[in-house]
Amino acid sequence: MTKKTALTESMEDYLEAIWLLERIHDAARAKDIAAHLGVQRGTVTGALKSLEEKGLINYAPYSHITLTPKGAEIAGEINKRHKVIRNFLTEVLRIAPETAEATACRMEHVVEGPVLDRLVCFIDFVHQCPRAGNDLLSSFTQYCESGRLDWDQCQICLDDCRDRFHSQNS
Amino acid sequence: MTKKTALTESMEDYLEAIWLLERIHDAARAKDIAAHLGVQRGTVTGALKSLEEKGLINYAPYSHITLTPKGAEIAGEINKRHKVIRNFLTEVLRIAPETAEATACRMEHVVEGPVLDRLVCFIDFVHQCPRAGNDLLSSFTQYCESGRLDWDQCQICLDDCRDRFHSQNS
DNA sequence: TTTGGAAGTTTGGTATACCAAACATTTTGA
DNA sequence: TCAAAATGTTTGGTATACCAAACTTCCAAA
Repeated sequence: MTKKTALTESMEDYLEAIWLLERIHDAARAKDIAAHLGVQRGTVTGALKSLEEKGLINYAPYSHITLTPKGAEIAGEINKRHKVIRNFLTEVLRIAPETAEATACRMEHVVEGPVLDRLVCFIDFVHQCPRAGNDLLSSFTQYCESGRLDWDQCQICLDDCRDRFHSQNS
Repeated sequence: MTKKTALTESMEDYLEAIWLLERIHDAARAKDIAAHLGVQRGTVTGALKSLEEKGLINYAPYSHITLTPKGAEIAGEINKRHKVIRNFLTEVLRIAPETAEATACRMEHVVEGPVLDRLVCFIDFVHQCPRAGNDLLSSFTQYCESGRLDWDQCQICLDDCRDRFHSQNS
């Protein structure tokens, strides 16, 4: 089996950046990686050497930078984590896109395995369950703003929800 | 205003450990901090000096270790983040306690501000909204296990939910 | 074709965060 | 009370991750 030496958060960031840049051009460029991560060009060179030694990127000085299959697999997973977390933050918690994006960049290094799976499941469930859905999330948004539930509104909300379900299944 | 030099994750861990240990004994001990964080005793000494310089702990070589008011405030906030995240993971996502605890230890450094507030709000909402509640979360657990919604079950679930609400408010 | 600027690399330096092992102090029990 | 054990500190070393600035290579326009 392949070595399971966990990557540092920093190395995950480099991998993800290369993955994203590869999707725009054919190969990533050190300058763009530096710009994307907000570090100096020299710092990138060091990181690339390290990733190359780990067999995650194809790299030699002055060469094009591409991901190896192994690197692409890991980068894809990181990107998946990023997307799932961002979706949860925007779609469920209804956080502003920029805040969600910034938080996802940090959470993606920390949320994985069974917790990530549950998050995926939760997002799906909220979208599919007739007791949940967008109108429940709208109620949540209202609750956040007012700090309390409007009991009369709950009455309407519950009836709406049931009626919609019954008419869908008649 | 007080300096807002963000603490590193490592320093946050030390502060939190001292906070927890202070609650058990009157003061934290280097040995216990080391054990709690899984580092060598010598490493702790260095960290304590750093926290002392930042005015977050009362510390001199061989002295007792206590938090300053400023340190206690920050440590309390870190602990709050930890608890909120753990509660979300166990109560909403219904993750196993050990997994939730481990994940919370990592997420607490990353989830703060508006995102944390929303999480608090979401947990409250799920517990209070009559369309949500524990039985919705039980449905979620079932959904996770089976991978799909049982439409007949949804019928019952919706009716139960409405009936319970109406009888509560009659 | 050659040359100047862009891109990439190297070098020397900083800061954090850790360890192992030697050393110092404090505490405790005989 | 006074050593041994426990606890705390120091020292020297490693690894990561960054920067600034000098330097090298590459490429595209004159």
